[in-house]
Amino acid sequence: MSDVARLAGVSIKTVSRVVNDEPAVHPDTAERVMAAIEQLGFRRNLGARNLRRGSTTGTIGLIVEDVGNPFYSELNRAVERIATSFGRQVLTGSSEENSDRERELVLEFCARRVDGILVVPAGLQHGYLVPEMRAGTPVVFIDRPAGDIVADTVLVDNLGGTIEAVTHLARHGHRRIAFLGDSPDIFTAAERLRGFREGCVRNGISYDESLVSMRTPTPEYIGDAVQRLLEGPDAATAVIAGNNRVAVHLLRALAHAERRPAMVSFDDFELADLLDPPVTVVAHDVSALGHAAAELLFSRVQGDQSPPRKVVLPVHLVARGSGEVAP
Amino acid sequence: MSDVARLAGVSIKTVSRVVNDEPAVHPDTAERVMAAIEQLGFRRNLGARNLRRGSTTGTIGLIVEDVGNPFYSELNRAVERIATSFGRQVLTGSSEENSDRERELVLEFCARRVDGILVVPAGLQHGYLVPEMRAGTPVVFIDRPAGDIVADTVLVDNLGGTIEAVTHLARHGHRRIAFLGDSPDIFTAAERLRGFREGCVRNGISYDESLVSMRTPTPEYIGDAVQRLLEGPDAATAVIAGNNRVAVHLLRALAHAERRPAMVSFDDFELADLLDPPVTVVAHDVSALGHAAAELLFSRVQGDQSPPRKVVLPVHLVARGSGEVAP
DNA sequence: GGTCACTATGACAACGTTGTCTCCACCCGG
DNA sequence: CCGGGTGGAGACAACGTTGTCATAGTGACC
Repeated sequence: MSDVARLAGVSIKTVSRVVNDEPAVHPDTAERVMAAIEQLGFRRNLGARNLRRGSTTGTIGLIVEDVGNPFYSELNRAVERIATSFGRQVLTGSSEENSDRERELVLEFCARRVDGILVVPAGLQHGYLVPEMRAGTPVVFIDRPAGDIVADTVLVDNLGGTIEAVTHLARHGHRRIAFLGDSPDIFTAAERLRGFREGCVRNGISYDESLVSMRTPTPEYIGDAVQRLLEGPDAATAVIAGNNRVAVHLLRALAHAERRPAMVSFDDFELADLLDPPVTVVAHDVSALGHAAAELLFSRVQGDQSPPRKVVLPVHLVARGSGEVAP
Repeated sequence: MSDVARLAGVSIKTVSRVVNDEPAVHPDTAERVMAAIEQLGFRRNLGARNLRRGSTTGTIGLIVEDVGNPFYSELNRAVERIATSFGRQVLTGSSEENSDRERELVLEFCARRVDGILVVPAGLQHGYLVPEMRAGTPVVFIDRPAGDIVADTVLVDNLGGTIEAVTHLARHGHRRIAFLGDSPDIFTAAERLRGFREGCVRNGISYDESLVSMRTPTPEYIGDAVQRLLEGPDAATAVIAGNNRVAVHLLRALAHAERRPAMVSFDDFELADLLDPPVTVVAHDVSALGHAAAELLFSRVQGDQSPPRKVVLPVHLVARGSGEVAP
């Protein structure tokens, strides 16, 4: 900036005035300054500006499990859209379902003085966030609640959705329904399992633990589970996939199976409607999730001090075929 | 920081020493300072630190068409992985295939003094980048080259891949092959069309313009194209989808068609192997694309001044079924 | 006991901006 | 001709850090 000032023959303050469109600069002076800026390729340093003005940095942080997972990338997109409408930019990070990494990312974002943080938490302990939140960094939890603090949270109706899935299958005659979930440490996985139990109860199906498998989904694990649960005289006739990752692995494992069970997936995914049979899913609006969370975050950024809110978004079953086959 | 200093009864410089793990601080003093930091929830302001040290900000910018598109989110993930290994964080933005938005994002990233920028360019004019690059912000173009400047670029072999697709279909007896591409303003779309022509020539197929359609893919446009190209006496017996978006819309349009043409998609996509028939694709390693681009960027960040490089990554045809049906 | 090396600490300036205050020149009305 | 208002511009401090240099204290050695 001082280079620009020297070249234009003015003080740096005048350059500052020009780049900030402040009035009270003579048009001729402004033009000289602009020319100097152009010539030198000057670009104002936003970091210094924010420091001096004590203003916000114009950034928010978003932490998900994996930005490459279509579910989270859709979330990312929705968040970005709102952030842009508020003139903010988005720092993203993948926690890889690792609570240490989550913590590291959050604290680094705080050190960068982001205006707020959206997080799909990996861990269950969020005490480390208390000083940051007290210091004025709003945090909104997405898809899973905070572990041991009260904070703004936006969830989907995991319980209701899974109950609906069980009911749907029961209505089509299934009594032996398997549930393949993710690691029970994950809130949504545990909650959906709870919904599965509750669904069994409500439909007069005896809950059979041997039909349940809860692990981080890998092709191997899902393949084994399929073998175990879907073969033999007492095999399950239907299966619920606890999330989109499980569903994809499950579909691959079932591709060459002789008998295909009825299937419902929690989470919709691209091309589910084009498979054979098309996959019945419990769908929820991921964009709406990101949208709601980001809107909530920005209301906090703008000073909303009301008590922490908990928003639960609805889900709905989309019957496409795979869930409507008879036992 | 001065609050911490006051509470611990030391100077701010000593606090600085403690948070930077500098030696020559008495253990007792350090402990007092740490306690004060803990009590006040102090977190060092990275912006101020970077300003003072004149060091890099520890961030890079990534601009793609749409962070929600699985193709770009996989790229995002690969970039993030490299960035993390270099201790950097990633600012992301979606250009929405709009060159003004691209420019806006780039310039804002520059104002934030990112250490480097990775961009899938939307526009064809990048003169605006010259001052920024001269000022020391390295830029690497991904998937598409820069419009009117020379710069580091990482591409995939669009030409070769499409030639291979045509050859594959020709080898299975197809002579009337349709090509459904994206808008010809997009480099990859134009290049793949060029590959299509070249592939026709090499396989002794007369290039028939009426079998080509180049537009931004929407369900309507693809549906119309399917009607036009795949029906009637002179219909195409095979079709090449110019990218993953086109492929998805095409599959949906074909789902209820009576005669299904042979099909090859440029770009692999999730579940392509589970469709009926499984979709033959020209696959390329999106992670490798992000990886190579990020590695190149960081070599520039670390001072590599060699002439701009152009990297072209190989593609390979994955025969799964849809491309092997006879006319 | 004086010099020396070394440890632990602080004062101060500077990074690139911008807010505040001040200053000067000019114009207007009386 | 003077007082007051206004438009245009600069000097200076401050944002929260850290690099540089200075200083005071402590042993150790000859």
